[in-house]
Amino acid sequence: MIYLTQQKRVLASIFEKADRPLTPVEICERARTDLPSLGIATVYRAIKQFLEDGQVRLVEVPGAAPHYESAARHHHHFFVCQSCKRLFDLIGCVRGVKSLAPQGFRVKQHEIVLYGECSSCAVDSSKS
Amino acid sequence: MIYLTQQKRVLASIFEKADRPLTPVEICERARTDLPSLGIATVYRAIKQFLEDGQVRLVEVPGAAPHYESAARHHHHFFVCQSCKRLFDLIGCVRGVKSLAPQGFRVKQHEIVLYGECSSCAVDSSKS
DNA sequence: ATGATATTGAGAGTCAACTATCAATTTAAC
DNA sequence: GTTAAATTGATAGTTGACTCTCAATATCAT
Repeated sequence: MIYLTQQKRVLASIFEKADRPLTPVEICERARTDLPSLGIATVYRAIKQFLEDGQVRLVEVPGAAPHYESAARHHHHFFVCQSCKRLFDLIGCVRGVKSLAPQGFRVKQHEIVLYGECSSCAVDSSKS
Repeated sequence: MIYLTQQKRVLASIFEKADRPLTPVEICERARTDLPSLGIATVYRAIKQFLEDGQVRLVEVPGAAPHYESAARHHHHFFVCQSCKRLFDLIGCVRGVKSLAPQGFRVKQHEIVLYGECSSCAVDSSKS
């Protein structure tokens, strides 16, 4: 039997409200607004359950820690800000990616990641 | 003063000869053909120096351990075999990737990764 | 409300990738 | 060849991301 607890309710709402993929630590920080004593282990446990349910997905990009996002968000790729390390969504996708694979290779998924500075970090660095 | 040692010479030649990005452990194994007592710490130390020199670059792809390759190899992307975990080069690139970034974002690099089965694993899995 | 059981928070433990330490060895300027 | 300084190999330690343990607490069927 799986209990629906206060912490899972709060954590689920963090995922629903998030506008970008978050790390477990970011999720924990946000949830502590409502549940100040929330432990990181509980965040990981909830993420594990949400992943199994299929309501959350793992976002792994090179050069960044693992992030998680609501599975309700549609297929997209990411922008990694090399300055603040946050992830942002890219809108759209490019065609012809799968045709890059050599003969005989079976392509099942693909990932596109852009690296650089997000708009707010780009403004900050042009100031200094 | 930086000494040019036997181990650095051997490690540099591994990178030159490699036909794909390698993990530190793979590099160490290959180098032990010439230097059986080579320690993994020395491999990491050499990689660090080579990275600083700019003669080697880090290849980070989600779902695979960090790999390293000669910087002399030209810009390319990767195929990760989900079965044998090896990395393979993709030939060519797709255009229009940078235009996926939102307004105000500064794109400095990009990465494209395909996931699936390499030709030899695809053959093996169709047999069984 | 009660009680069986799932969950929680805190902290210890794990794991992989790497880094520091240090005595022994190698390098290279002389 | 000597010798000061860099490097090496072995191994212990660190780091980040996560998992386990366990006593205290919350949940929910009754």
